[in-house]
Amino acid sequence: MKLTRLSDIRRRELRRAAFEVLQEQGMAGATLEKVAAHAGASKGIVLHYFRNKQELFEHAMREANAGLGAAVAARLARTPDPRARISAVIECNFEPRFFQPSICHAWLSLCAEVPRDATLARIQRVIHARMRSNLVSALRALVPPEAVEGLALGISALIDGYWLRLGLRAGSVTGDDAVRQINLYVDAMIDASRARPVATALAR
Amino acid sequence: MKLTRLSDIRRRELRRAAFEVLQEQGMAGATLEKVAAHAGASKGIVLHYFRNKQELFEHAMREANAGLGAAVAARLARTPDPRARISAVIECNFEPRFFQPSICHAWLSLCAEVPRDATLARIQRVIHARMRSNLVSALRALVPPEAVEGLALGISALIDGYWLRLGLRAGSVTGDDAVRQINLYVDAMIDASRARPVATALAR
Amino acid sequence: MKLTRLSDIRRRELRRAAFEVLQEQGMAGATLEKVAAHAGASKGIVLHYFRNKQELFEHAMREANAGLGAAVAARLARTPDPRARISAVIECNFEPRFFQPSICHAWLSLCAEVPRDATLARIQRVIHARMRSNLVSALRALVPPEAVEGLALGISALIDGYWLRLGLRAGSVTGDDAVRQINLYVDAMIDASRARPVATALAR
Amino acid sequence: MKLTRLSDIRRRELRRAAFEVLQEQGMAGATLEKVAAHAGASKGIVLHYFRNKQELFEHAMREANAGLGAAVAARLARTPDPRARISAVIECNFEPRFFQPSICHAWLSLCAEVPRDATLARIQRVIHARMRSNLVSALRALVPPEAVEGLALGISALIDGYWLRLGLRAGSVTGDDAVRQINLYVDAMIDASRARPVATALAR
DNA sequence: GATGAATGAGGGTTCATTCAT
DNA sequence: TATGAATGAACCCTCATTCAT
Repeated sequence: MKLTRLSDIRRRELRRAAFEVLQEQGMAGATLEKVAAHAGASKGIVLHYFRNKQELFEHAMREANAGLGAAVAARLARTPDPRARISAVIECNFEPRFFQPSICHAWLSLCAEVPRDATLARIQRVIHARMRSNLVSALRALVPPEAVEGLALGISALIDGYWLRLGLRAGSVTGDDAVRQINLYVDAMIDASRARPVATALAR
Repeated sequence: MKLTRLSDIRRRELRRAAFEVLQEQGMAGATLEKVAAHAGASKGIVLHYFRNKQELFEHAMREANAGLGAAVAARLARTPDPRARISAVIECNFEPRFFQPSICHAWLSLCAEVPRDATLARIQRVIHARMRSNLVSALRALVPPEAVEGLALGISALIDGYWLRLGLRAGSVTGDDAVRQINLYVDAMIDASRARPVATALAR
Repeated sequence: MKLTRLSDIRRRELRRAAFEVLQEQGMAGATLEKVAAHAGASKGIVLHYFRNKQELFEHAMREANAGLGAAVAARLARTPDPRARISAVIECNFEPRFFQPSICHAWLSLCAEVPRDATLARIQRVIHARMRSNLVSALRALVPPEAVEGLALGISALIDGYWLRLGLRAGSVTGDDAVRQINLYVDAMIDASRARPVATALAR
Repeated sequence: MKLTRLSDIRRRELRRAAFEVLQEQGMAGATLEKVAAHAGASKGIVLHYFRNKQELFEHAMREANAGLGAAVAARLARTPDPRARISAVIECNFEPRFFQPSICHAWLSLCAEVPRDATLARIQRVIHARMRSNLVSALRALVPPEAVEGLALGISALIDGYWLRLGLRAGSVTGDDAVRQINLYVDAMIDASRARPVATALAR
């Protein structure tokens, strides 16, 4: 962690600037010049630190996700109870510092590039895998094995769905509403799996 | 409906070509030249029918959504039972002809433009409003009033979430899985609202 | 003059529309589409009547000048006195219906094309020749022979200079000021040529 | 004057290239590509130094006029006699290096843009103001106060008129003719104002 | 005669990227 | 390390012009 050489600082500044420009300008509007200006640097320096525009935004995506990932990890580290761990994951995703229209815009812009950027796709895959892993390990203690994967996917899809919603229209969802509704979903599914374990199993 | 003049045909061809190019090239890569070539026309004619690139893709979005909208409407027209209507809406969204990776790509690309394109935002709003309206009217007969809106939003967020998933990674979800999981969600929520009506009410 | 067939009417409408669009849009901005729209016609029809854009604006220049030419001719027809004929020419050029900023704009735009449009150059030459002829014939009776040409050129240059001025800045000159100043010039030159005939001759 | 950095040199080269291309191609024909080629540079670099085409030609106009302005200033600096100062202004405007058909063409093209380019209009206004100022200050010592402004405007209009003439037709005027005729005008007006001071006053 | 569909050339402008300093 | 000059490719868009109807 002592690796904060000058160059590392510069790189981080640029990653952040890239993500911030992305928030308000979209991928097409996020030119290297604007990113440089936003970081208070010259245009040339951006490509001194990143091989090309694509690489810059790949790093920006990692950077942007690192915060959320760290928050989840921190919460989980002090949350042993399975059900509470599910809530922890959900709540982190809707903390005010993450769940903001502009951030959702930027995230959407990056998602839209995924099909044509293998690295971006890989990053996205890692992010999803981590979330799945967190959810699955907790769900195993809460629902029958055959319901675990489906529910884990459902929860993360629902999280993404709310993020998309906020990205499409500021004010259309509040983080609290999202958290509450997703928790209701989780509880209902847990209850259902207990009340009708056979039905659930048959449904698959 | 007799308005299928030559010009209307051309416009539809171009809208579709635009959407198809969008599927594989993304918004930035979907140049007017490629769209024109894909429609077997010259570049000039595209802007003869659409004022600019933006307008073209706005119409492409409407076109792309019209099919899904019509499918939903047709199913609902012959489905009186409330619970079945919910299923109808869900199932339409995951019909094989709609729920395809490339279509999800294009949809994602358009979503990413929404924050910077007021018309696109309006179209998106209308689409969401229609879905909400369909869901809400059916849910009123199934869950307590105070749970209706939240559940309707949850269902559509979940639908969007699965679309996003497929857009991000082909093969990561099947339409059948999505339908099944969303229906489990609906059933669980209906059950929960019956089993613990007070709790649900207090939760709000 | 009975030649006003339908086609002649259309042609005149288009010439005038062309000149009017030229007034506010300049040569680059005066597209065939705008001219057509201004004349309440379709774009195609313009090139049905005029071989190409260039020809249209050549005719527009003729049309625009015809009014001034006719006004001068009419005044001269009833003005026998030489000095009065000079005044007549001057005054016509500054009649309120001709001496207007927008008309001067259009005239300037056409002048700017003269170096690259032989026909326009010829039209301009004819216009200047007619003015010279009118002035010279009157001046012969007022100043020594060797001063005639120079003064005629001076008068028309002065007229053009005031037109240019109005074209460059609306409100910078009034027609009355121009007429008065040019007449002072003419009078002063006539007086001078009488007072110092030799000096004038030597000056050449 | 030590500011001749590399960038300043480039900018000047481009301004000059722009003006030279303008001379033979007119505003519409003076494309950025031609300007770049004429300066031996790439098209991209032009817009690296000037925000857009309009700005380039605004600077070209300033550049083109700077020479004439400097020549006038230099002459005036060593010419105390009022009448001689008038002549100095006139003569500078018709020096062979300035009074050339191609230069008049370019000047005309720029004038034609003035109505639709506020900056160009401002530049033109400054140029005219400077000329007026030079003439007025000298004329105050030569003619009655009430004749000063009108005569100053007349002189500059006459200068512009001859420029226009040369722009419209190469060979139609010589600089010497123009200088002689304008000086005759000035002398005649001075004489007239002495001979008939009252008449002049009344004429206003 | 009249319309507007269709073309294709070309222009201005933007930008990622390279390179010399 | 850092700058910004320079390039060249592309893109959107405009328009004169042609043509089928």
